[in-house]
Amino acid sequence: MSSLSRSFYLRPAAQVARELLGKILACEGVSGRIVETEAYLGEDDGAAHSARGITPRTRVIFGPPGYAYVYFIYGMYDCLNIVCEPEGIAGCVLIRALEPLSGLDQMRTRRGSARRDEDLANGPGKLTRALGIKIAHNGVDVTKGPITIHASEHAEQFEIATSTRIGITKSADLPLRFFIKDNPCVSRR
DNA sequence: AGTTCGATCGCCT
DNA sequence: GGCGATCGAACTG
Repeated sequence: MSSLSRSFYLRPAAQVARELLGKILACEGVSGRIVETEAYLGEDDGAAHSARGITPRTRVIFGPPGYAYVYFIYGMYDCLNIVCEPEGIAGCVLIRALEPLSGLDQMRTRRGSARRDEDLANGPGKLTRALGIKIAHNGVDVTKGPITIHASEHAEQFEIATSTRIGITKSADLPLRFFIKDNPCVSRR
């Protein structure tokens, strides 16, 4: 069970976003299958945090691929992205939803009140909370750890659906959201 | 230094 | 479907 190599991420964000579907995301023994992603581009994408250049917050997005970009949003939630493209070029993939695989007890504890398995990580703020991912993980190398991504042990067949991205106002018409069709852990239809 | 607003979520009606 | 929570980053002046 080896992590995806850095070259996997050294490609356009939209392509990486599609191919991350079905992969396994893990952190400290808690893991889930990626069922929903969004690509954020470097240019011509007003919705991307990197759209207005390098700042203290966005510097990781302009760095080498295969690193985590974690940001704090709405005063409450952390969101996880994986940096793509070569160093110097912005681009990343937001992980939006997971199908819980292991450590469900810990996920449920972290998420609070008892709830259905499908609701433990079916959103970008929920999955970071379920896995214990916080702003302190900003900049970590996901080809190493503690956050890792690897291929599923079994070949899986699934259909990929595409839509516009959720919760943005700029560049809202770009079809850069990808999800596994009919999966119950996707955040929205 | 003050203001605005956001790649969200859960609770309310 | 609507809204409040909660706070830092980025922008304005």
